[in-house]
Amino acid sequence: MKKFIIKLLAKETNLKTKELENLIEIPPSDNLGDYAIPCFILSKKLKKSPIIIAEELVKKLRKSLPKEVSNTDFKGPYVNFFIDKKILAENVLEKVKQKNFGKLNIDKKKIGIEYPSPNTNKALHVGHLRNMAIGESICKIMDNTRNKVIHLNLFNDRGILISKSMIGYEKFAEGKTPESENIKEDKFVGDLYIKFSKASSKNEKLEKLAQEKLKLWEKGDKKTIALWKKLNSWTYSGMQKTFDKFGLSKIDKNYYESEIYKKGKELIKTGLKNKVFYNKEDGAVAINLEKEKLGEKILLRSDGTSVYITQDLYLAEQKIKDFNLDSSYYIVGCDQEYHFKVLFSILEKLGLKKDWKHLSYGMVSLPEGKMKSREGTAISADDLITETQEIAKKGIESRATEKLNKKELEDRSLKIALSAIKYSLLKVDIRRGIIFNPNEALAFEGDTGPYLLYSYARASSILKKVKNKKTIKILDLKDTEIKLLKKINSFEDTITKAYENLAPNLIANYAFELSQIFNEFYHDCPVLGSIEEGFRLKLVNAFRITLKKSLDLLGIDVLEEM
RNA sequence: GCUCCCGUAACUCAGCCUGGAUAGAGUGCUAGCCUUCUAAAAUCUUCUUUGAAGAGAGCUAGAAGUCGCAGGUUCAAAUCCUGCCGGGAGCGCCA
Repeated sequence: MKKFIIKLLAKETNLKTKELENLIEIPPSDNLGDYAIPCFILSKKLKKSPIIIAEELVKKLRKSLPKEVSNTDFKGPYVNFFIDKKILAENVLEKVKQKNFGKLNIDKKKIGIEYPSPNTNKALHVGHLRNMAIGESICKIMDNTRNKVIHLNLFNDRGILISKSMIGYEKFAEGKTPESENIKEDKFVGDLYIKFSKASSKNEKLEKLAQEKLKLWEKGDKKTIALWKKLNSWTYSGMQKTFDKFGLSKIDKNYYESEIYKKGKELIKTGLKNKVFYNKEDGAVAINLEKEKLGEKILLRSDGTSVYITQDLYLAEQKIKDFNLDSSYYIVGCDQEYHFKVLFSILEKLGLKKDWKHLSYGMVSLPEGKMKSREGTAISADDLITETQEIAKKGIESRATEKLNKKELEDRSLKIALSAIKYSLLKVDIRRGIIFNPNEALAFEGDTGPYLLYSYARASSILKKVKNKKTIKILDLKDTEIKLLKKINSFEDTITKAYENLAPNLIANYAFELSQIFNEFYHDCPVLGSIEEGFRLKLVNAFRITLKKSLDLLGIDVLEEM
C-alpha cells in the first residue's frame, strides 16, 4: 500500500522514490492517518513554511487520488494519507494466501554460521541456551531469503579445562560412571570439573597436576588419551540429548579443536612471506595491529607452537574451503570481541576478504551475580527446561477437559516450556546483557512465549469450529480489524529489518504486538455467527499464518491446542 | 590506564542505526469488563439475580518518566557530537 503513496508523491514533488521511501512514516495515532510525510525538507528547497507547503500539497494531491488512497489531509507540517481500508483488506488476504508469503526475495549468498561451540568439560548452562536460541533464529532469518545457510560447530575438546575434569575424575571418581551414579553424562563430567575447582582452591598442587595432564595429552600418553576420550564421549552423548530437546538444527559439520590446534602454520608462512607478520628476536611470530588500536599480537610462540588464534585462522580459512562460503558468521559472547576483531583484521591482511561477522551477544547473569561454572552457580540448561516443563504440565492439566496421553502431555509441555525460554532470551537486543530471572522466564502471562502460543491456539480453535463456509463480504471495518490488517501488512517490513540488522528481537516484538492486536480484535469482534463471519475467518487465518511465520523465524514451534 | 557495550516508569525491556506530531510495552499496583443459552421479576427499554456452556492464561481504564548528568549541532534530540558519572566486558607466547 505504501508504494501507492510513494508513486503519488513522486508525481507531485520532485523527490526521488528512494528519498520518499525513507521519509514516509507512520503517524503516532490512527486517526491522523495511515501514512504521513513531513514537509520540513521541502521547506528548505521551496523556501516556504512547511505548514503552507503541506496545505498546498494536499490541494494538488486531492485532484488525482488513486482508488487505493481514500483521502489526504494536512495537520501542521505533516501531510497525512488515509488508505482505502477495503482495498487494504483485500490486499492483505491475497498476500497471505501466496505460497511465498514472508519469504524475502533478496541476496544469494552462502553463509556459514558457527554456534554453539561449547567446551566439553561441562554441561550446557543458560548462557549456552542464549547462544543456541540466537544461533537458531539468525540461521532461520538468514535462510528465509535466497541465501543458503551452513550450520557449523566447533567442539573445544582439549586444553586445560578438560584436563581439570580429568584430574577431577582421577582424584574423586575413579571407576565411577554416569550410569553407575545415575547422572546425565555431561553433568557427570561437569561435576568433576566443579570438584576439581573447589579442591584446587585449597590445594595448589592440583593446578600443577592439571598442567602436567595437558602435557601428557599433548605427548599422546595412551592412558591420558583413553581417559580424555572417555570423558568427551560422555559429554557428547549428554549434550546431544540437550541439543535435540532444544530443537537445535542438524549441524552440517562439527570441527574439533583437538584436530586443528596445531594447524595454521601454512598461513603463518604465507603471512611472513607477504611481510604481514614478522619474527621477534626470540623467534616468535607476531603481527602489529597498532594502527587498528589492537596492539601487537603473537601468532606463534618462540618454541614454534601455535596459540589459540593460530588455529582459529586456520579454521576460518578451512570453513571457507569446505563449503565455498561467501560469508562466515560466529555466534559468540561479547567477551570475545577483541579476539574476533584481531582475527578478522588478520584475515583481511592475509587477503581473505569475506563477509566476516562476529554476532556478539551480552552475557547472561543471575540476579545474585555472575554465573560461574567452576563454582557450580550456573543454571543448568537441562534443569531449566525440565523445571519449566513441569510448570507447563500443571497448566495443561488444569485446563484440559479430558486426560491427555503421556506422550501428548510431554510434547505439549515441552513446546510450551521452550517457547517461554526461547522467547525470553530472544526478545531483548542481542548486544545487551541479560539478568536471567528464572521466575520471569517461567511466567506464562504478558509478554511471554506461551502468550503467543496461546493466541495462536485461540485462532486455530476458532477455525476448527467452523461448520459451513460463508461468503466473504467486507462490510464496514471496525478499528480493531483495521489495526490487525495493518499489522499483518507490515510483516515483511519487520522481517526485512530483522534481516538487515541481524536482530531476532525485532521479530519477537512484532509477534507480541501482533498477538496483542489479535486479542483485542478477538475481544471486540465476534467471529462465529456474525454477518461478517466469512471475512473475519479469513482475517483470523491471516493472523494465524503470520504469527506462525514469525515464530518459525524465532525457532519456536506452535501448538494447535494448549 | 586504554578500548568496546550499556544507562528509558518500582522492576524487566522496546524505540536510538536512518532526528520529526502527546516516549511505548510487560510485570506489579488500583478500578472495571465477558459472550451465548437458561430461569426469576417487570407493560416495554434499562437494570438486578439463578444455573449451564465457551473461542474462557483474554480485554479495558487509571496511577507511575528530569529518556544517567552537563553542554553542543538542528526549525526539531531518547535518537547525532563532546565531556562527565554509574554498570558490564575485554586488553596474555590462556583457551
